Amino acid sequence: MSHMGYRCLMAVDRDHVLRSAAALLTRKSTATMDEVARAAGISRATLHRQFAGRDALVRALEALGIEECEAALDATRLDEGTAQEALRRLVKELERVAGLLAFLYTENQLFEGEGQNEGWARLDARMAALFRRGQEDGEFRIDLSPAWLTEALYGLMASGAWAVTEGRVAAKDFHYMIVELLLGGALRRE
Amino acid sequence: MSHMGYRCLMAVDRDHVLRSAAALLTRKSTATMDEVARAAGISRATLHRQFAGRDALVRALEALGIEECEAALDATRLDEGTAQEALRRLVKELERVAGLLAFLYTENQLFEGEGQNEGWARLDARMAALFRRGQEDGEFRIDLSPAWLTEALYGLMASGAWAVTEGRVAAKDFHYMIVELLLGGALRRE
DNA sequence: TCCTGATGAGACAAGTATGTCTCACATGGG
DNA sequence: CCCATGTGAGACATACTTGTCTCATCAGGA
Repeated sequence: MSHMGYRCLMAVDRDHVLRSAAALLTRKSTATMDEVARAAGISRATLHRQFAGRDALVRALEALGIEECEAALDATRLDEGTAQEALRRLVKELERVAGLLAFLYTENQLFEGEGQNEGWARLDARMAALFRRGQEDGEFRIDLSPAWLTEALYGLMASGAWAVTEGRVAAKDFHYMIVELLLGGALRRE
Repeated sequence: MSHMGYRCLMAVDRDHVLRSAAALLTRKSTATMDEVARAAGISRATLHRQFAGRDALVRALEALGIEECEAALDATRLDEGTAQEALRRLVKELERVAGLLAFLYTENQLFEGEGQNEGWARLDARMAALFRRGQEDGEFRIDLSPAWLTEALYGLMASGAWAVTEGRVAAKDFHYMIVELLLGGALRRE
C-alpha cells in the first residue's frame, strides 16, 4: 500500500463517516454506534477502527463543528461593512452547520465538569467581538451583553434547525427568521 | 389505611419526587433512575413503585411541565393590556419553569415518531395566539410567523436557562434579556 | 498471479441501566 | 400489643451498548 493512497483513503472515508454521523445524530442524538455505522454505509467494526469509541466520535464531531464554524467566521469577513451586515452574512454561512450545532449545543451539556473545549471559547470570543463592535459603532443596543447575544444566536439557530426538521417552519425561511428576530425583534418599527 | 390518607401521602410524595427529578434532570439529562431516586431522598424501589419506569417518569415530568406552563399562561391573563405587556408577564411567569422546559424541549427530540403530546400543541396554540393578537393589533411585525415566534421563545428560554446554570449570564438578568431580545432585537432603536 | 491490507460479519466479554423480586425494618393505627 | 402498610436494601435476571477479537472475503498493487 502506498503511503499517499493510505492517507487519502482514510481522510475521505473519515470525512464521509463524520458527516453521515452528524446528519444522523442531528436527528437522533441517542443513536448507537451501530446505527451511526449503518448510516455511513460501513460496519461497526470499521467505525471502531476509525474512531476509538463513541466519545472519540463525538469529540471528532465537535472538532468538525468548530472547524466549520471557524470557516464560516473566516468566510464572513466579520470586520467588513456594518456589524449588521456582517451578522447577516454570518448567519448565512452558519446555516449549513445549524443542525450539527444544535446537536453539539445540547450534547455539551453532558460534558460538564471537563471544562469546555477551547475551540468553543475561541468561537464565542469572535462572535462576541462582532456584537461588541456593533455596540461600539452605535448599531446595537448596549443593554444586552455580547455574551448573551452570542448565546441567543446559538439558541435561535438550534430552535430554527429543529423547527425545520419537524416541519413547523419552512427551510427557506431559516436565514430570514433568525436574522430578523435577532436583529429587529418582534416589535414593529415605527 | 384510610383512603384519604393514602391519596394524600401519595400525592405529596409524588409531587416532591417529580420536582426533585425535574431539578436534577434539568442539570443532568442522563441521570439514572438511581440518581433520580437519591436526589428525591428515596430508594430506587420506591421510585419504581411510583413510576413504572423511566419512560413513565419522563412522561410525568412532561405532564408537570405542561401543567405549569398552562398555569403560567392562565396567570398571565394573555388578553389583558397590549400583547407586548402580556408577553412580558408571560416570560416572568415562565421563568420558574425555564429549566424544566429546557430539559423537555431537548428530550422531546427523542419522542419523534409518536406524535407530540397534545398538551404541547395546546400550549403552542395559546402562545401563537398571543403573537397573532400582537400582529393584528399592529404591535408585532407580520413577517415573522406566530409559530416561529413561539419556537423562538422556547429556544431563548432554553438558552437563557443553560447560560444561567453555566454562569455565562446572571440569573437576575434572565427575564430582561429574553424579553428585550425577543421584543426589540439587537438593533438600536432610532 | 500472488500478496497485502482494508473491510464486513459475527462472536465474545464487560459494563451499565433497567425492571422485578424478596426480605427485614419501622411506623402508625386498631 | 399486634398487625398492616410503606419503605430501604439488595439480589437477580434481562436487555442494551460498547469495545475487542477472529476469520473469511475482496480489491488493488507488485
